[in-house]
Order: sequence, then structure tokens, then C-alpha cells
Amino acid sequence: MALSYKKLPRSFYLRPTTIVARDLLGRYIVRKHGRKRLTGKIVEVEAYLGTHDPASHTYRGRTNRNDVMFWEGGHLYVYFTYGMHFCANVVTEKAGTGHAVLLRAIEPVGGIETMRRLRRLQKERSSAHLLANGPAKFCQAFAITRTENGTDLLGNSICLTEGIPARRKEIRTSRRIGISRGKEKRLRFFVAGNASLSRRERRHPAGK
DNA sequence: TAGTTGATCGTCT
DNA sequence: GACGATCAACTAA
Repeated sequence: MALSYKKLPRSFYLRPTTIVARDLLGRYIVRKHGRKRLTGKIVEVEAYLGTHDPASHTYRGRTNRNDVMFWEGGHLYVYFTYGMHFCANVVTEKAGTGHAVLLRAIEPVGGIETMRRLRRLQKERSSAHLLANGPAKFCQAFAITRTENGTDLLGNSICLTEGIPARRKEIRTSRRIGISRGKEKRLRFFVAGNASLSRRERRHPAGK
């Protein structure tokens, strides 16, 4: 399939969360930042399944912080963590369900010099595949902060486009990273062998 | 290469 | 008052 910059429609996000998570791999995220346009390919995500998933922010119901996760699919939920980092999620399913997909790693495609500036990295550490290979690094490289919480992904400031969906054979799954509850579920999805993943793949997965 | 640690603060208990 | 969907710098070997 040829690369397409056609915006993904609302209906894309209203489907079951694990379906959306897999289908996000290979799609492009396009961010308008001042006069610059930053683009990247989604290569790693995690699904968070609403009020029944103990690892989800919405597990204990609706609060001021997680409110956006209960909006209609196709919005961006951004939260602040560890006192210094932001992470971004794509809200999925219909309003009120509290589901979302965490964007864990992006392969930079366009606007790489701007991303380097935003990440404030020295030349030695500025290899493109290190710019957004983690949820907080991605937010920094794409200038996503508290201000972007609640952004409609069908608008112009941040949107997702068709890109080139990953083939089924390229997609791998694993447990989610950095959580303590609900860790047994395999809800992390990533593109096999991609250089911009947040973790190196194990040579012999051994059932993990 | 693997493992440990400090930074730093909003949110919920 | 504890902890977290993290990261970078550091240590040891």
C-alpha cells in the first residue's frame, strides 16, 4: 500500500481498542509546531482497556485528571508523570468508556532537526532513532505537553494519517512496560525489528 | 552490557 | 505522604 497523508476518520478510533492499537502501527502522526511540521511513523503502542483494566488510569473511575480518556475516540489524552515527563494516548471507542492507546515510540520522518532542538541532545546522542523511542521522549520531540491534552485528532494541530499500515506478519506483542498491576496481559504491540522501539527485542523471546 | 539511582511534582489516599 | 504508563547519567565488570 502506498504512503498516504489522508487523515484517519473518526470511525477509525471508535472500534475496539486492541484493534485500533494494532492498526495504529505504521500510521503517521503529523504535528504542526509553529511554522514547522513534525512527522513520524508509529512503531510501538500499548492498549489500556478502561474501567476494567487495573493498569488503566480510568480503573477507579472518572477524575479531573483522566477526564479526556472518557471522551469520544479520536482525542489526545496527555498526562504528566514522574514529576517531569509527559505521555500521550489516543482515546478510543465511544464516549464514556475510558479506553486509550499509549503512543510509546515513533520513528522520526520529517522535521528531525526541530525534534533535535526540542530534545536538546548533543550531536553524539542525536541519532534519529533515539529521538522518540519512548513515550516521554516522543512527547518532548513533538512538543506535546499539558496544553495538548484534549486535542481533537481530526483537527489541524495534531492528526494521524493513513501512512502505511504494518503488515500482520510484522506485528509482535508483549506485556506492557513499567506497570505493576495487570502486567500479565499482552497489550503492547510493536513493529518487529524497527530501530526506533523503546526496548531492544529479545533474540529468543522464550514465550515472553 | 546490565543494573542502579537521582531528578521532581501532580494526583489520589 | 507515597508513588508513578520515565529518562539519562552513572557504576561495575
